[in-house]
Amino acid sequence: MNEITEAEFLKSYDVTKYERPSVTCDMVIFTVINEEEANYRKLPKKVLRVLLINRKAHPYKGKWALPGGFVNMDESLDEAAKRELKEETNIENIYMEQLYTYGDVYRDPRTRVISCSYMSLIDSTLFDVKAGDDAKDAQWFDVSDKLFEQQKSITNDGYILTKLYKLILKGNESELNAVIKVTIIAKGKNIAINREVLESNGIAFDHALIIHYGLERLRTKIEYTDIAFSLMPEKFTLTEFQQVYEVILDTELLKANFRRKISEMVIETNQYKADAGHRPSKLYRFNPNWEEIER
Amino acid sequence: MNEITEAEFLKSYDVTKYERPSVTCDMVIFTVINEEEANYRKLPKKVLRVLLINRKAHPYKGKWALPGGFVNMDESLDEAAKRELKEETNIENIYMEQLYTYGDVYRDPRTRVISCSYMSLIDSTLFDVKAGDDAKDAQWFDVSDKLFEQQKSITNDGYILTKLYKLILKGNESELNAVIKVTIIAKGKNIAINREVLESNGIAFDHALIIHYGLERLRTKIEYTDIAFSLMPEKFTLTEFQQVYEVILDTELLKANFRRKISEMVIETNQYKADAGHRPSKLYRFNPNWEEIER
DNA sequence: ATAATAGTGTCTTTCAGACAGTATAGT
DNA sequence: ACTATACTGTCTGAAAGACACTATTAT
Repeated sequence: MNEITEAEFLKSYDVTKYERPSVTCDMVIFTVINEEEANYRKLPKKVLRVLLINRKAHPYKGKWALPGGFVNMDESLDEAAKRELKEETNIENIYMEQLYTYGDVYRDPRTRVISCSYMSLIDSTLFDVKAGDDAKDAQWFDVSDKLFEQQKSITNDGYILTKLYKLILKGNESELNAVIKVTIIAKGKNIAINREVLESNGIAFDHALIIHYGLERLRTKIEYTDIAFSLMPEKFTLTEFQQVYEVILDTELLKANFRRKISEMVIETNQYKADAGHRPSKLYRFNPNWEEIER
Repeated sequence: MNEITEAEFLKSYDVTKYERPSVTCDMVIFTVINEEEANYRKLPKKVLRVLLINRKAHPYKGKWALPGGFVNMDESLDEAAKRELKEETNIENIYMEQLYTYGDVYRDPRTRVISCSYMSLIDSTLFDVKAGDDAKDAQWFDVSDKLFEQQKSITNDGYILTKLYKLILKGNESELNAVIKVTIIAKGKNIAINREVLESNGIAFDHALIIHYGLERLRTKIEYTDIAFSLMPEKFTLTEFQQVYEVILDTELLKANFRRKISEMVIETNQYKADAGHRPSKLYRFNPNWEEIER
């Protein structure tokens, strides 16, 4: 047998032999921002927002999509995600993590497109969130995503659990929404999760699914990691920090318990936030010495 | 915020203009199997195994790689993963989940290859695990992956946490190993995780990294989900079930506490496992009515 | 004074960890 | 009788949840 060396093999390798899909990176960029508050004494409420781009061309012309684009041949997936983030927000060196890769055959009507999604968290004070507000193609949308129906049926060899979520995205002039169905099918040994968009109003592609998944990831990770700091400015009050948790988890937390839980993650400064019409609160900063639990 | 011009948009929509990467699916297939035990009275020990394929062609000829292959244009990523699993093990309808997508530019010497990895769990009694044992190209390897060095240094605006893991894969005649470096860099607001293979003996591509990540995912998910059942036969004793947890988590668990923890997940049968040289133990089966915690 | 938030103390409940004890087959 | 595993009861301490209480500013 005439063996060839690895070097020879690589030299003769024909890359054009197989048809290949396109690969894109889509970014779920979250921020938390203060809402306007009329009463000078009351603290402003916080809202979770996601950045969307209005599509200027077909397909889904006029619909809103996640920022993203094709992965170049000379950049890694992470680099492509970083580049997209920089292009859309002009921000670098920010928290970013890969979420999930979407690979359904017909998820893009143009051609076969596989999309690797990333989540990014940014502190809204870092740049003017209102910049892309009107008549522009980039806009921040208030995010709310709620479970509104849940059903579990026991089959003879397992169960079927169905969850319906309503995703609502509120922009300046438009309100987008989608219904997402999550099905968990346990059949004998086979446990499978399926996520699909049942209804999508104003949201391009399967991006409602990606936003939903990003929020799910954010909600679970905020409980046991320090990623929430990526949404905070350098110095912040503990109430502000708690509000960020509350808006993401969509619950009210008890102050004393919250403070006990995150006490090791923060360091007290000697500065205060005053002029608020009530007792000033101490400013804190991130404690880099905080130990994550070995998992 | 930097706006994207319409020209840029249109440019990116012309997909045929761009060179495209290849996309593969790589499967981390785990099983747990009994080791031989000489003493008729003692229970056999359990070991965690992963399926690897000996490469018959360049690149990495003769090295061991995860089963996998190119994604066809007419199949989704999930379908490709299912097909690969069926081709390698002849098993269908088994637990499978997407892990992570690897997209470094030079991770494959042939051409640009982006790999979407999946983890699959199978019950070893479902088929003859020893089938691919010798002189064949598919083989099961005992898995062990241990943290052997950990270092945390505080910088002026964050910290750097370095963890070194040793992955050891024991096959019939060969022992493969790799050193994996996980670096967590917190710099101001930017928290980034980097995983890289420092050393790889006998393992092709970056597959040591994928196995390591799969094991990490398995370890965290076994704690709060019911995926462990995918590794069990229809009926099993609670000690067998505990052994599966112990071999995956690489710790010893206290019997009374383990039973308390998983008590709601199982249903007692009226059968016993006897002839073991000691008191027979009751057989249990999976409780499909077990509620996962809403997260 | 009042409205509104800042911040602390402590009781209770829940859950994980540790350990001791009893039970029962097979040779 | 002995070995090895099967199975249960309960003490302890840590963490999560609930709630009451005091403190302090701007108007």
